[in-house]
Amino acid sequence: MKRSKSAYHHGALRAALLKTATEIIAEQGTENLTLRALSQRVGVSRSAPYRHFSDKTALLAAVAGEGFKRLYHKMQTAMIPAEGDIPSQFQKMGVAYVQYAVENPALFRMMFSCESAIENQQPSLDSEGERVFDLLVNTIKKGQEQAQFKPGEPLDFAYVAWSAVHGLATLIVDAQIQREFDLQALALLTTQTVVDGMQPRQFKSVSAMPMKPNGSKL
Amino acid sequence: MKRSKSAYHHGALRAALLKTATEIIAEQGTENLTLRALSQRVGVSRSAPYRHFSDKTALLAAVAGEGFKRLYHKMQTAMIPAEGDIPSQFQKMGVAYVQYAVENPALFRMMFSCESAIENQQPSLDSEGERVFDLLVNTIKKGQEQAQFKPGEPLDFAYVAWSAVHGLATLIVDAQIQREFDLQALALLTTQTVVDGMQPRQFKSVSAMPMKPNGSKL
DNA sequence: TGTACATCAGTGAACGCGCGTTCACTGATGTAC
DNA sequence: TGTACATCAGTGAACGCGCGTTCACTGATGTAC
Repeated sequence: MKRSKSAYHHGALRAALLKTATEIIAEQGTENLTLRALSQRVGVSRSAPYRHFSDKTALLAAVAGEGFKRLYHKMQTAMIPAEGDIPSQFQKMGVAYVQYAVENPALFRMMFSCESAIENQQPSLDSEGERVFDLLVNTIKKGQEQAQFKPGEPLDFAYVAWSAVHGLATLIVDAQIQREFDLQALALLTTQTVVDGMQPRQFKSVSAMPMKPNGSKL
Repeated sequence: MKRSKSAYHHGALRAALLKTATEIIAEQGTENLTLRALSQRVGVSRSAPYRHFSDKTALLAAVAGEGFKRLYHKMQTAMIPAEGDIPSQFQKMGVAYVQYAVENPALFRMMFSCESAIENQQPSLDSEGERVFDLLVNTIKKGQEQAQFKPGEPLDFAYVAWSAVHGLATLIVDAQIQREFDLQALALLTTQTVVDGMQPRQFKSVSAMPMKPNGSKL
């Protein structure tokens, strides 16, 4: 931020590496991200990243951590302003989850494939992911207190709901569901179906949601 | 099968490569499968596989194709003997899907991460995967004809149901859901919730399924 | 305010490895006559 | 039944590449006095 020339000291190399790595992942996929290309794009020598990350895995873990933070923020932002009942807040969060995956497919894939290999050395990554999950659990608890969700272990229902949106996101990201499909409507139907399945009888919405195969993308 | 010594001609090298590749993937993950190690384990020279597969990608595609065939078979086997109504057949298929992933985690992951990169050169892979999906669609159609599922586009509901079981499978395989959890019960709750969400009001089961955190694995 | 020095964040050349793949070859098989 | 020959399925040595990482170094920064 200070000087621009004589940039022997970059000043914010760590942040620049994370940002550029995220870009390359978005453009070319995680499997095509190399430290060499990353360094070059940032305009720094091959070995400079090692001042900030012990190895490539550590860098990827940091990128994934950022990804979880942004996912959490997106979900919370989507939920908070939702006037109305808990179930519709719940649905908004789910749709936001799918949206995030659609907007950041390669990053989303990396965040979850990476973690198993990384979580040991980067326990903070775990907690970033857990914040997202806790959001689900707490919303379910609230819904149960207000009798808008049927009773049962909140943790279990949270896994069910997570499975539904995570599955949809994964299928889209892995090109099993074509992007020409009306993903917005599909995300709504998915979350609606789960919410229906979680509601006590008297609240259940009966009408099937109509969908058109073409239409707005997420 | 004929002679055992003087094995200059292996006789069934293609099949042996597929089988051993599947083993190595299960043991060490797809990212650690090398053609060299594969050849060595089969007891054949480095270049022998190129008599049967144009390159490594083609071999992986063939392995994935076998994986989809076995998945299809497992789901069909689980469904057919199910006495009772369509929804419970539907649920059995879903549980079988999750079970398959739990039993073949690395293969399952590869089958879906691989496909987007491969489907062009291996259109048969696509159709193997489609058979699984068609099984879902057809079961939903049958259920709707018997008024056990509510009306709506079967394709859409199939995506919803697929998302739920695929998500659960993926989360388990990526170690987001610990294997100590009662996966059997979780798979049942997940499929049950989706079925509930798809049923017209009068069929909906109301009681939440009780779960214990320890218990039978899948 | 000026100087000495420890510390920090970069450089750039090189190492070493593992991998997919190619190529000229050779041994076995099956078929025509 | 025996022989000639095309074809097929293997061999093994080597190529070439890209990558993560290391190491001795050097330029800049900030602090003690």
